[in-house]
Amino acid sequence: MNVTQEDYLKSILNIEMSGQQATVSTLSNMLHVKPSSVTEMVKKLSELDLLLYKKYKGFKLSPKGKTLALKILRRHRLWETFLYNVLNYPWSDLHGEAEKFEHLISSNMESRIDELLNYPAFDPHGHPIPQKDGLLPLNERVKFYHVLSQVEIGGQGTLVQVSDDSVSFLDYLEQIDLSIGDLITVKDKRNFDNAMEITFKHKTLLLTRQMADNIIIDVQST
Amino acid sequence: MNVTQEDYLKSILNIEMSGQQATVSTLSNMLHVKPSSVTEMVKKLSELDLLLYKKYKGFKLSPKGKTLALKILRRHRLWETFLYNVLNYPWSDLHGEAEKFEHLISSNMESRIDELLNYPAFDPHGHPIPQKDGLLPLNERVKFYHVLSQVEIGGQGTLVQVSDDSVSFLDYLEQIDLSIGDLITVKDKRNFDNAMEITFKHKTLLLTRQMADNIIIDVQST
DNA sequence: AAAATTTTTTAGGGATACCTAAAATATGAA
DNA sequence: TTCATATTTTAGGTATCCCTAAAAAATTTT
Repeated sequence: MNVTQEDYLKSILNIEMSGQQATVSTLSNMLHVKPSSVTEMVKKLSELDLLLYKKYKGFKLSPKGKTLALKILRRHRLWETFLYNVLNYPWSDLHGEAEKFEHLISSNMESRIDELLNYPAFDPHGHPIPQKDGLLPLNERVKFYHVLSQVEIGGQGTLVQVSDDSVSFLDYLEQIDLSIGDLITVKDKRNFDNAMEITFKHKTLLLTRQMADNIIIDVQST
Repeated sequence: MNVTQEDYLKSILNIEMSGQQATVSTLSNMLHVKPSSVTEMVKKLSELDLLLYKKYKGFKLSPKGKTLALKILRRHRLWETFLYNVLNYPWSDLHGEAEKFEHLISSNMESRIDELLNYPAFDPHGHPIPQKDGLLPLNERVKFYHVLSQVEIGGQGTLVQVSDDSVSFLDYLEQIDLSIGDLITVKDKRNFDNAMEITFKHKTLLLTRQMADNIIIDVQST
């Protein structure tokens, strides 16, 4: 296993967790690599028994591959939590630093960090951290979770999750002091550009559709 | 700069700090690499202005190379200190883990760790940690430091430093509970194999010459 | 100065990851 | 079902890095 291969596994897990079927073209777009390069790597990973692959018929993570991908995701999210809680990193820097380190963390180190952080279930963005057995902790309130862009005018809830990979987005949120746990109210929606107006902490804010798509709130949690 | 190149710089710094002149053959032995590979890399590093090099005449770190090598050494020792103080790693695992991470630590992370550890001057093995300006902190008692193998019968002092790269050696010291700060007394020396007998914490121990060469004590510190 | 040693050059290799272009295959619309 | 389109695979090539073995050159020792 090297860094590139681990990145492929992570991306495939990512696609599968969103309920989609991973294809050569989705990976090609996601990793900014030509389709033929993807095919080549998919073959290699299936030879390593990390993917189940039938020519022309598609591929998916094997049990072994899924276990490994979840382990990498676990290390990524544990490391983000460590950077945030212990080293006081800002939100926007977490993802990039974790991308580098997730590949280097040994099982031993993983356990020690887990212990230091007191076995966290969620990372600083509100994403669940896969546990040692590979299971994702489920918040019992998950049934009240809504993507902010889908919430109607007047709806409100507490911020529980933000997507972690756009640096400028996270920078912006941190700058305006919007954090996990804040109460958000949808004040207005505009057909133009699908923008929406929200309030939180007595502040009013206009969010683009893109932003609202990457924010999850827990409704009726007041 | 990649990992291999950084390892070359570190080794050269290592040799120079011990007062020797780095040569192709010393590096070749140290890195378990053929002399021609060393020459190739030395040429590359000198093109990067990290080494001053004249064919057949030898080479040494340039100011720029020395700064970089000290930065890597700083990160290595800071990371060891972090693993020991924060993650409770045993002595013997520190070096190996630090070898991996020293290449990934950014300036930002370096500062944060430095702060977390409260700006340490020495690592868990007692080695000085190069400071941000590249200077090595000097213990004012350094004039009382002696390599244990050179100490005469009856001499005693506190343990201040152990070499950090033999896993089994460190494992052994930890197992018998010999730690930095312990008072050591030389009880006997044997011509045979240059072994020496010491006592500490009411225990008696026979050390090989190799071991005693890698232990530094501060004499008359009682 | 000849011999021994060390360093450098030459020539070529393996691994990895990526690319392009062309061929093969699958899919979906008419 | 056939044809056009889109996707996937094959084939062969590039670049980077670091490696080795053997020959050549320089330096040091005797």
